[in-house]
Amino acid sequence: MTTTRPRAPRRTDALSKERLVDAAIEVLDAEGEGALTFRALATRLSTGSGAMYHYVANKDELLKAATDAVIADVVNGGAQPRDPSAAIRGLALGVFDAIDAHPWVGTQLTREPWQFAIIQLFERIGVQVQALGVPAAAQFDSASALVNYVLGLAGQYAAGARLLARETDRTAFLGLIAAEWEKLDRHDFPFMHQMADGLDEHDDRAQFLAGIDLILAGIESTR
Amino acid sequence: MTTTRPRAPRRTDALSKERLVDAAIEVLDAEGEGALTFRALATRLSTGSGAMYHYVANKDELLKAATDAVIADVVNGGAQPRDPSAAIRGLALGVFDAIDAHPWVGTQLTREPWQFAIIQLFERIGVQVQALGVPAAAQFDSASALVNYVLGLAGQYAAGARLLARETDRTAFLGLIAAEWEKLDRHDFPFMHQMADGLDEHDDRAQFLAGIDLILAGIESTR
DNA sequence: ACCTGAACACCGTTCAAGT
DNA sequence: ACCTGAACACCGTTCAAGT
Repeated sequence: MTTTRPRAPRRTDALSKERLVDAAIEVLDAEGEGALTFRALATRLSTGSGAMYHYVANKDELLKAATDAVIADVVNGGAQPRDPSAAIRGLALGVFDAIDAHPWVGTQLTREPWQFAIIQLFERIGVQVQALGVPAAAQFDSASALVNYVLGLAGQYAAGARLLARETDRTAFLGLIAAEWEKLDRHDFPFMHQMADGLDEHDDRAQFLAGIDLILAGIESTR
Repeated sequence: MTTTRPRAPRRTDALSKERLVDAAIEVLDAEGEGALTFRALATRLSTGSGAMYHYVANKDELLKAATDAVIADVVNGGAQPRDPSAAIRGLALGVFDAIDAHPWVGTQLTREPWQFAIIQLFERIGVQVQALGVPAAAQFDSASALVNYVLGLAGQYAAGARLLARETDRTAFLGLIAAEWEKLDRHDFPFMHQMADGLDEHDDRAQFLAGIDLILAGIESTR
């Protein structure tokens, strides 16, 4: 026997792709990637789960749009320093901080090559590489090295952020990591053992920037 | 009414974690990440879908074990050149080629920070960074820069490989990418427009190596 | 045109029942 | 102890039926 429930009353404010993306970002930030389902979004927006398909083709498109929005803010917002090296550092840190605030962005950036978010970042970094005076033949490789380093570290950082409970602090997390490295066989993993010692005063953001500076130094040295 | 089917006869050869991992790698390589389900694996191994849980806690553990196995081959196999720079290039290319052969590894490496596969790679690169004569205080940052660059580009490359049909060649794919860059607004994306021109003779592997050399040059310059 | 929500075709995971 | 496979609690996506 099927009990017929009365239909929910229809909302008055219209849906739109932008409203969907905003709601998706809120869910992703507040409850993580696992919590973003079309059913959850439908409840939040007081609509049916099928309604979203009028505005996005599927979940992937929704996630891509959300990622584009976050990266567009990074790339367009904030001061653009005159010095190209400073501008590159600023862009890189902008992405790092965005992923710190929205760890799911780190996941998305590695899901599809040459998605719009990455093109936006590549463009801005490329222009600064040109301003640095890098010869034309080396510009693509230089920009690629910077972008891919950013994506790599941002991805790892995001993966860490996803593991952490919202309020667990990073210091405790580093302690756990160091303890694991100590447990590795000393003979097979001498380097990790040595690095475990200093890990308590490790700063992800500073290390991220150190890598950028290393690549910038490499770019300068071959100029 | 429920029709009772006779039970399937029991297999004679025992299951094991290793057999599960081997079968998982075969499915992932041949049919992609979407095809790896416990049901598919059960059929392939002529067992019930619940049997696997005697050997792995869940799907995540299975994927991690598969990734560890592939990276262990890279890190332990192959000649280890005496020259540290050459050894680092060799390790990096090993990861690149492994991801070319097993694109799903690229996905897995970005899913959890400090997973064993990454520790294995970090250790080998770290030892070579020490052999390079990098001062102790800079060793962690230098190895981190190299590893994260590898993960970043490998991740992008893997994402591309996943998009491509098995037999579609990369040249055609690059043509599609170039066409998309041409369509971008010339005023907003001057760099991408310029890069689109040379994209037809682009070599992912060569660009990957160019980035490694850039970071190595940066490391040398600050020594 | 836009929305609703049941229905469909999947998943990962659990667990009672078999051997 | 190990295995089997139905059952459970989910998903993304579709689509007939409503307004």
